[in-house]
Amino acid sequence: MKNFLYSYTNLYRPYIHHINEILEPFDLYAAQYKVLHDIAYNQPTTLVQVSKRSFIEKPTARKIIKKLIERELIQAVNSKEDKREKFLTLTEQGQNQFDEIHHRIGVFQEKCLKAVGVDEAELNKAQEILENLRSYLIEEETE
Amino acid sequence: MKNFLYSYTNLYRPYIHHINEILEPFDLYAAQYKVLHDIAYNQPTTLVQVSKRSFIEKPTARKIIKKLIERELIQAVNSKEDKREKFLTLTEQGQNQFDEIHHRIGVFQEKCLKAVGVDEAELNKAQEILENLRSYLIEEETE
DNA sequence: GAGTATTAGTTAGCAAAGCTAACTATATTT
DNA sequence: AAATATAGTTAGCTTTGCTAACTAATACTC
Repeated sequence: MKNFLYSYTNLYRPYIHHINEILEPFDLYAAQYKVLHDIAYNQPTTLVQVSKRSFIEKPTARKIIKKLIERELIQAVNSKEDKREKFLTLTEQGQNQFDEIHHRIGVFQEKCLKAVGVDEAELNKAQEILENLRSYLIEEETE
Repeated sequence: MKNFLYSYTNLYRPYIHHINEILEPFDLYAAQYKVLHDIAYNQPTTLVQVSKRSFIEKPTARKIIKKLIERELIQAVNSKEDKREKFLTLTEQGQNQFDEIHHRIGVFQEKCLKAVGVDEAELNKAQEILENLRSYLIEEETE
């Protein structure tokens, strides 16, 4: 009972494997879905904002965003105030696909948590730890 | 307070970012360290075993193992009983480097957990949830 | 014991996801 | 007006991942 972060990383690959199975019929990868999720919950938003929230560099964000635009899941419209910016939003198709995937992942999560038989309060506490760790690591970064 | 797996993935990139900073002076990447860690705790072991535990495919495992051998952090010796197998162990240098990195990551973890101010019992419980989730996802796979 | 199936490791080839460095074009600050 | 900062882009690279298909050795089956 010592290495929390080891247990944390050790879950990652099996988890991603299952997520990719869910995403496969939608022809999406985990990182692409992550960005789609970010835009869905923060629209209208911009490339730089996505990049910061997702903790990926701008060129990486761009590649993924470009692919999502090609797939017509999101769209980019030029800002009027600041001509450098482009606002990203989900297309109707993008919103529908996102809703469907989001639902399936929700079902998957429920199945997992039920199988593992985790107590509601403990789960919330665990989630809180993960969120606090993220906040700490992010503020560390911008110091 | 609902989406546990979202909070889980949302921590991943900031976490990896910090880990890569720790690994940089050792000229290692996160995935390489993960495999080194796996071998350190399971030596002597084989490529296929690493592949299964790490939940990566054999060619991926091979690439990483190859690099670790080139760096002289691990070594491979042919098995006597089963001529197909090669047993992987850490070299002396590999063990030293691993110990040093492992220690630094331990310090980093302590710093994070202290900053976040998490209760010992709650942390253990959270870790248990992560471990149980992994077990569940893995047995799901081999059904 | 011959023939078949499985397993360990390898190779080739591909794509996604990440990075840094350096650029353009706007905004902002001094 | 000039200097600085910011949004987005481009080029080019590496790592990490995959599948398909192979060889050689072992294990299974009849």
